[in-house]
Amino acid sequence: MKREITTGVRSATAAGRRQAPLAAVVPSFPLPFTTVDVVIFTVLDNNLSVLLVQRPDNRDEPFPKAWALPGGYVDIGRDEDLAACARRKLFEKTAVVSPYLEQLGSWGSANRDPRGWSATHVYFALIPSQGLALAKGANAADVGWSQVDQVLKRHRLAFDHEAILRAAVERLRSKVEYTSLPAYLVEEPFTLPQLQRTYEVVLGRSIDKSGFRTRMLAADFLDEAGYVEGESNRPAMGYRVRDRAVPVVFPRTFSPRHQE
Amino acid sequence: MKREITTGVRSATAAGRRQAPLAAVVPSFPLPFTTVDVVIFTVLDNNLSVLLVQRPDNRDEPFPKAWALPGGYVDIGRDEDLAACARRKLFEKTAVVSPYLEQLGSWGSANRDPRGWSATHVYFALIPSQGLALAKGANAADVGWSQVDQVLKRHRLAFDHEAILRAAVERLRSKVEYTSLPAYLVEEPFTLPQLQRTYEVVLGRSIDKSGFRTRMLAADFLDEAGYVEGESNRPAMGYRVRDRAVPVVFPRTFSPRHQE
DNA sequence: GTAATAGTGTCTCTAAGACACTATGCT
DNA sequence: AGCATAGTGTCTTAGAGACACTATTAC
Repeated sequence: MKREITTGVRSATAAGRRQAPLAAVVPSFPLPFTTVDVVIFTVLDNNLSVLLVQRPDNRDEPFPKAWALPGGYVDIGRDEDLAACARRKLFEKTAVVSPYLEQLGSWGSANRDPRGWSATHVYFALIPSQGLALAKGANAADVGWSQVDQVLKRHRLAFDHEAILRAAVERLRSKVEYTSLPAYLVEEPFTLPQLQRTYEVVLGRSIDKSGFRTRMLAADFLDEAGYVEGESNRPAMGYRVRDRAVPVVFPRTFSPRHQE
Repeated sequence: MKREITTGVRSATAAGRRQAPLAAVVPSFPLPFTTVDVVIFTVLDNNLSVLLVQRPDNRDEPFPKAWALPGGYVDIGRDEDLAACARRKLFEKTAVVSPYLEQLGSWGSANRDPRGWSATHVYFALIPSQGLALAKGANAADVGWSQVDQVLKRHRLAFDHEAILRAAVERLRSKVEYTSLPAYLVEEPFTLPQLQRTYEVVLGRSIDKSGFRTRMLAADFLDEAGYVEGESNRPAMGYRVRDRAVPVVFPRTFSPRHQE
């Protein structure tokens, strides 16, 4: 988490395409801090879980020992853009390379960080839990998965990270109602019952089996990948998503009867 | 657009609630620039339109004379948070106080601004066109409404504002399929035919009258406000939205048959 | 009366919800 | 055989789409 001091001048490469390039500008007014935070979700033991890191036990740092979302300052020397910065922070914690990554929004205000006016750009990532080994970086003890429900009930997260986590969960749940996002939370090949359990874990309620299967198969985004044994007595068909780049959008939400 | 030089120290007020307040920090590494841009939509003469400002004709400024979205640097002395900054910029251009304002996302990279690494937080606003007088500030000639379709076809906007505008239009169109957002684009009281025309203008296609009326009235978010005459031969019932704070979400999109 | 727009009624279709049913493999 | 889980079929319902119909005003 410690940020190295970079001494380079602002780079203005490849800019100003239709005019003479302008020199990088040294600002004459104070700038906000710019950070990127990542809300990394997975499903662990049938619980929606989020990756948290513990802040250093150092009185000079804000929120010492408190748990926080992984993130940190944008490094204008290393990060080409915001998404690259988010991918870097994700990889540093999980060694996962190409997950589902979506921009959630930004939070910026005078007092969210005691060190001064700061704005954070927040991304959320979905990764399957199997085969996941947290990066054994400097401080593995400071990183861990927590159940989202527990975190929102008990812990007090650093900064405004509780509000950010709530927004991320809300966005995830609402999109899960009409997209195939949970397919990014299970290892391939997965069976339809496994996928359905993932939906149910994220949504926190059960879904009718018949309707679920009809919807998934009618959307025509899954390829059969042979029977998978061992999950239960009867083997089930395994599936892979045809195009992992784009999640599928269904024409309706689940359970429109209960929602306004 | 000229930014005054502010000399104040970073404020750390009301921060560090559960610990001794930390002093504001002077950064030891270069920071990106932080800006806020606003995509302001209205419907003008049955065309979805966006407010653009012309950049100064000054060789020292990037993209001189090019059209751009209204926006600028966050002023950490004046702007309490990002949304307040967006509201300020909206008011400076349109004198509109409390429109529909939603965060669209953020764009940040090393080369989107030739002056250096910058990140912009983008909001989009919906305002009714009637009774709208552009703020007669310093430079009224530099501000104006443009049809979105024309802008995306002909103009070359400054910075990455064309990509931002495309994202804003995409977000608006997709939300209009299943929300009451167009109600923010017409002056109250409005008739259902007026509202339907607004939907059709934003979506760029016609909608069946019967289904439209059924959906709007079944959602139970409109209050009758007496008959409105003069719009056509036959007077039509005028409506006001019951709660302007929250748009209505419909259970399905329009025309699910044609979309994937 | 006609023209123009406001507003309604009817029929069909899609896809979800509920739930009973069959199928397959383990012990 | 009995159990657990995989997978199917059938009936109902909500709400959209298409489109024909009636209603009210100006001229």
